[in-house]
Amino acid sequence: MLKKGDKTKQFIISESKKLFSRRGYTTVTMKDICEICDLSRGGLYRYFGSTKEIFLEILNEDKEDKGEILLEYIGKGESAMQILEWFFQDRKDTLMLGNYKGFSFAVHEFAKQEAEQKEYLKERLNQAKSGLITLLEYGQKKGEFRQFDTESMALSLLLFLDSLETNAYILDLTEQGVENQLNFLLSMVKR
Amino acid sequence: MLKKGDKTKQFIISESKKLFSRRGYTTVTMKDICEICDLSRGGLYRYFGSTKEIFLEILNEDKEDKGEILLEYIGKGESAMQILEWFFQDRKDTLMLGNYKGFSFAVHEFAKQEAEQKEYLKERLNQAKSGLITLLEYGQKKGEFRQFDTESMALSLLLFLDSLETNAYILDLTEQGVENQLNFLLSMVKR
Amino acid sequence: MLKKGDKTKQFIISESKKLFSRRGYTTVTMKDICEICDLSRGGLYRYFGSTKEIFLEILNEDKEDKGEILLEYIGKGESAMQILEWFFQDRKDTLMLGNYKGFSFAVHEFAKQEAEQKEYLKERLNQAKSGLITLLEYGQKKGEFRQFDTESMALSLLLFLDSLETNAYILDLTEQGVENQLNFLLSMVKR
Amino acid sequence: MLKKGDKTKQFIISESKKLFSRRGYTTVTMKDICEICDLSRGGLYRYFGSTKEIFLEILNEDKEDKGEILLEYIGKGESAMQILEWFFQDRKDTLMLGNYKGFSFAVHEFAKQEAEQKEYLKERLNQAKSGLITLLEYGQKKGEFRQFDTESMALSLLLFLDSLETNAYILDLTEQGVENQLNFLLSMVKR
DNA sequence: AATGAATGAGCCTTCATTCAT
DNA sequence: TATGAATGAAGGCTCATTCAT
Repeated sequence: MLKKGDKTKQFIISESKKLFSRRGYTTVTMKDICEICDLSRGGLYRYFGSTKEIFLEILNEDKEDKGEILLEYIGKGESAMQILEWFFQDRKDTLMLGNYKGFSFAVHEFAKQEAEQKEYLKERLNQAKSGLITLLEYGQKKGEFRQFDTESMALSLLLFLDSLETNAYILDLTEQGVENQLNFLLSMVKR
Repeated sequence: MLKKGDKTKQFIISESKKLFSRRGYTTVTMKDICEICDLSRGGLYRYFGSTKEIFLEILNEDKEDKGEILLEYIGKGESAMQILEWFFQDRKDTLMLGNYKGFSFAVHEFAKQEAEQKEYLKERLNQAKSGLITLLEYGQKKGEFRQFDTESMALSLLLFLDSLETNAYILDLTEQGVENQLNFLLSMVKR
Repeated sequence: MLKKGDKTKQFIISESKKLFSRRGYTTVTMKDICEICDLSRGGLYRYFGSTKEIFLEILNEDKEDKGEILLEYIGKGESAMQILEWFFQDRKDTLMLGNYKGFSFAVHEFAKQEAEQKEYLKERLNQAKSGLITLLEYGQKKGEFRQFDTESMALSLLLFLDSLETNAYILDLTEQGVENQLNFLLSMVKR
Repeated sequence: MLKKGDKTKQFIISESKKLFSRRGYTTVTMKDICEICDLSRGGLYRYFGSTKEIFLEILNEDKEDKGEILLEYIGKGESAMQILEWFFQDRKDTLMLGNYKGFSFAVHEFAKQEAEQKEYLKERLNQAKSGLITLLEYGQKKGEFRQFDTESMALSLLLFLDSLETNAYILDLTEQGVENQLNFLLSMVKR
């Protein structure tokens, strides 16, 4: 069972994530977080000493590996196209809709401010990349995907998804607009 | 001839652009700009009242239309592939190398903070998109490019380029790495 | 019981009122108030965001209606002359002596700077005027006062008192000097 | 003939007086004066080193003795009532109407800030007072005025006039309203 | 005479952070 | 655990003032 303190901590984390998503990393202050959590200064500082600490905690909780699920699907011999679609859909759902839309952008800001964290983020991206490469190779072997350099394609797709998340804000992309772009990407991959 | 004041103003603009490129938009303060320009508070405020004002001025000076040059090349009947390569190269040179590497990211931050500026940036992106569409159609007509939906491809390419700029920081992309990605993209387009 | 914070707030108000009385409204800075209250910047700003806010608070606390007391005395059938003397004495005591001497002048400065507050001050003066008119009519009915236009006389008396407060500073009026002037005024009213 | 410089100086003085009248003494800055005079910083500083200097200059030019004119009228044996009316009228015209309405208030502010100037202003008031006393005695001797203590009455009248000037702002006094008050005062004096 | 560029002092304001309760 | 009072550092902004031209 969660103790009182743990519950408060979880609450801080989830409210903060929403706020970072809405406002980005750099402009959020401890005071802002006090306010959205309806906590006093001292109350918040009992749990976290800075926005950076909170942000790191959010990243940590976020780590759960999408890669493994990919492998699982592949193991089951499912259609590569199906899996890729699912992969896209998942990112779309998690990051472009609802409360956490924009969080990905906050991560970029964070990486820019906190040089020490770059490696960590690079690692995350590399994990995503190798998962995706595995999938692309699988698709090529099954004859579902065209022939292309899987490493380059994997990076391209990831960068593109990232950009979509970042630019969704500026472009006022509708869900349909996003869908169109994703389908276009799929068509690039499909044989 | 530029008067003394105009020279100072230009100097502020160019130094600030470097700083924004290095640090992003939100964390740069007027004090920072005073320091890199070696100007007193009052000296700086004589020209600009806020970092926002400076940033807007930078965006303004940046407006020169790459689109027109594209059209010019097309008019001359040059190879579509050549032009596309030039277009990529140009963005790479301007934004990923040297002092202004990272400026594109600052623009995203800016757009997030200043809702009123979103439209302006959207417009910029749309201009770039329509230029690119023209080029892609031209290439398809000449048989140099594969058949694809030009609008989707144009947006994809732009988003991808944008992401490359943004992520170059995290990925420690070498010039070679960037080159590879660009070539991969070209290969997607080329028949 | 007053909480800690409330006590501080009251302290700020009373120290500020003294300062405004001594220095006028416009030249007092938040920094000055920090100093006389022996508070840090942040400590002061916790309670008030500007000298204007503090001044308004002072005016608010000041509102207590002298008019009602006047009516009460009249109800008791006391001598009109006595009441008028008391009225004069009270203004003299409150505003010309001690720590708050000069506050009335600050109020004029305030009204000049803050156009929106003019109505409020006008209202205050009008309340004082109607109270005084009631008293003057009462005195005339009782045959204690000479016949004159009560409205004009009321305004004249108030303006005169106001001026006394304002000019006390320049004139170095002694208490005796003030007394003389007040007695002279009373003699204008008395039959 | 006025030289160029003298003309500029006169211009600064008259524009500043208008500004002080509108805004009071303390909040007017050298910058404000530059602006209304359409002069550069250096241009203004050639003539005056501070707002205080300018204000003093204005007071100096203002000194011309109304007292002497009073005596002159008395010498001619004119009606005391007539002269008193003229005296009131003159103050009303100079100070309550047009561009210099409010200047009297600025003088009070000035006196409060600049302790050394208090004596000067006291002297001015005393001059006005003794002129008025002479007039009141003259009126009493001629049987036009009632018997009262001339010194007290003189001070009362001056304070009252002063207050009228200061409060005109708050009270939104119409010219008619002012007239009424002045007539009331005259009725206090007249036999 | 006059301009306007530049400096630096001084006040404003907001937070991160601490701490007694 | 949590509150909220208080501090002080940091950055914003405005002017008085100087000075080369």
